Amino acid sequence: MTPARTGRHDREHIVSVALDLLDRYGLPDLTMRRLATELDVQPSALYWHFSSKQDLLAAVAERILARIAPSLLAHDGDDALLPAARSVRDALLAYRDGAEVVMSSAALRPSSTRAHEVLLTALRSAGVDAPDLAAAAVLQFILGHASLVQQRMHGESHGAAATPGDAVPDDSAAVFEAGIGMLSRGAVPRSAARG
Amino acid sequence: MTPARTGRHDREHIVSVALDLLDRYGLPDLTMRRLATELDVQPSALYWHFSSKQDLLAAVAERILARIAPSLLAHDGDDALLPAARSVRDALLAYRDGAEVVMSSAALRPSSTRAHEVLLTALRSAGVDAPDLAAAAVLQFILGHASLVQQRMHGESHGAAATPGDAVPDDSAAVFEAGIGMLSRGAVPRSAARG
DNA sequence: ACCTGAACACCGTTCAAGT
DNA sequence: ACCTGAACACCGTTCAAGT
Repeated sequence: MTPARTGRHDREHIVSVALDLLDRYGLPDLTMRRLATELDVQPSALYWHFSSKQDLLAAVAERILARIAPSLLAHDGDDALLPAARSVRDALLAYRDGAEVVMSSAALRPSSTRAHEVLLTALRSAGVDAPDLAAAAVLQFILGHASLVQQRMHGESHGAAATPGDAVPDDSAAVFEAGIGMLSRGAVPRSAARG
Repeated sequence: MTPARTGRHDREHIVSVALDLLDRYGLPDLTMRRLATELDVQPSALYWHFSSKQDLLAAVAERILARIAPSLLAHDGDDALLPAARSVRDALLAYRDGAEVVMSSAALRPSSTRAHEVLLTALRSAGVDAPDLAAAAVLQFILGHASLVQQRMHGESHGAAATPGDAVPDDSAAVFEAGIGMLSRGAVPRSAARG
């Protein structure tokens, strides 16, 4: 099985190669032409499988979010949010420029649904009021956080260190914990919502 | 004054035209070549004023953030964060794709300093513990929020409405208020930090 | 059904040369 | 100091035509 060298490329396989290219070279270098070259195919061949680059990137985004731990329902109670939030963040950070890819196709919805759901479930089990609004807010924080973390990596790689020798201390993990902590504690409990 | 048709273009003027182009056509259509055409100049001329497109976009980002109300110190006390956060959000949303531009050059720091400062001041005056971490977290939420709001606009403009007739209800303002509310309430007061 | 070949209308950037 | 002209090495996308 797995025909090694035939010209067979379905969407799944193309997305895998795209994800590998993304992780190795970054989003700016994930071009349809490079992807085609990697697949030993003409660029135009990709347009039989995907209607556009946007379409391809949406599929890549979906795959990135597939890493989210499917069920964190084990955790029940007040601190259910933190592991769910970490799971989403880790998925975004697992591949280079992952957050940017997800964000750029997040408007088209279905991709980000997975992330929203796990956060929603956690917030519901914590018994917060208006969990839909809260989940959306938490997701926006995580996306903003992960995007900035990965953008900072760009600056460091080909970046001129402004003050050589003293790199900016990486407090990103602390900022993440602080943010999720604030959001978690600040969520209004259902009992306090109307009473 | 203001020599109308001479070839004089300083950085300030170029940034103004770039910002106008951004707002009218969006980030993907803000190209060095279009900008040069708008300035009645060859594309290569831009590289005398800016070392790269990244450099140009950093200057555009700085201008976008210059809209932030310079001093919101009037508000003192517990609810100082909300007006500061709104001011940052409004600056990001004032121009098309503003959040994405700021985010893409946020790693290079100085641009985002302005936003960080106004949030930091608000959090300090509210007497929260570890205001630096908290300000960073709030800024990341606002950037994620604004980016998604503007990304959603792309989808709507040239987007096929999945279920025609029932557009997604715009609850973005409610999500923003919910997020800032959670972050604000969840911030640990200085008195409670160690005692 | 799946891909090639060739074209169209673009990009960012560099660099010698002009004034 | 500030800009032109020309080139280099690329892009995403379309579409007739092949198999």
